Amino acid sequence: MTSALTIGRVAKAAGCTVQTIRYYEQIGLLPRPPRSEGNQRRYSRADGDRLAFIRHARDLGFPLEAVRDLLSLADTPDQSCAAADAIVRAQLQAIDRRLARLEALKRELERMVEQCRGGRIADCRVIEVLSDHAHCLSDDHGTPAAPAAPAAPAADNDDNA
Amino acid sequence: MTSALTIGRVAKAAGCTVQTIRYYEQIGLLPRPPRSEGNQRRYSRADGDRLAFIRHARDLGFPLEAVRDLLSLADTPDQSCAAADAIVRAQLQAIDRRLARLEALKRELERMVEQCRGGRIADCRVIEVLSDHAHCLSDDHGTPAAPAAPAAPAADNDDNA
DNA sequence: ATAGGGTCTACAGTAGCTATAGGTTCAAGG
DNA sequence: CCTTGAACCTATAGCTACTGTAGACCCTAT
Repeated sequence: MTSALTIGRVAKAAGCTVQTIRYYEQIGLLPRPPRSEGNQRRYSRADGDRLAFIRHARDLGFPLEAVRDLLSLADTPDQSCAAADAIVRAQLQAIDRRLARLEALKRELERMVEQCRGGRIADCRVIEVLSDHAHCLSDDHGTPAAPAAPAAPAADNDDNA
Repeated sequence: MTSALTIGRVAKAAGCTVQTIRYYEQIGLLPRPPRSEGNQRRYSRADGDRLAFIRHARDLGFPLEAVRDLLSLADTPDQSCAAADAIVRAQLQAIDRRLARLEALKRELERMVEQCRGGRIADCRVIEVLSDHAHCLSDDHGTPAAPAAPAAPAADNDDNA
């Protein structure tokens, strides 16, 4: 008697689109549900819960691969939860790194707007600072490889978009 | 007598890869440079400066479209710099939004790891919290559309990866 | 002349969806 | 029973900003 939900209903309940659900099915995060006679997906309550779990983890910033791991942990309730704990700690560290970087960017940008007091582009500090990294307070935002500097691996700075 | 630089040299100077430079050329951020007899790109000092400008703006988190605008402003030095100022302020606001969201996520995740005191998955708060959004402190991280809630456009929450 | 490293084009892939085209199904109303 | 319109289906392309690959070619030094 598990009530059969349409994809639109579970999507609305989870706060995502139907395309997203089909996408999750495609990459194996959600199981392929049974279909109606006319080939439409019919979801159980448990499927909806699984989707809610995924969306919640995504909303907390977990990448899909981490969500996948968390799901498989949630599926084996007798195991130690150390692995789950580790995933959350890793996510926390990732967020800390991004926070630190964003804060550095913010300081730099604030300095830029403070220094700009209108006028022509030619006198504009904004453009000038962008033109020459030496104007910057810090190198916390990716430094253009200094001349004669040892090769740096240019680690994890993907805070854009 | 503008010395002609290879793509590898300007890449190293700007702290990016040669592919990135070719990509910028392809999308029109960098002009097509002259070629050697053997069809290899040869860059001027000015090209290198333009690339450095782009990289610096990117390092400060500006999206490529904003970089494009900033470049065209830098190319017209007699105009007012109000437009440049506006771009920077917009970027600052975007960063503030992302900071606020990341901080909310961080609080939530910290609470999760604090509550987890080992043991089995079945008792694990981490999994439990993920399973049920009601455990959360706040709704600052995207709330799964509450049942019978008015349609929310689900604005700008792209802080992942 | 040859060896090696750098460079060329073109294309596929990354994350995590979103959007579109062109068709089918479902449930309600007449 | 038939029609209408919303919801659904598959398949594919697009988004950001690159990165990685294959297979060929160039450039410089010895």
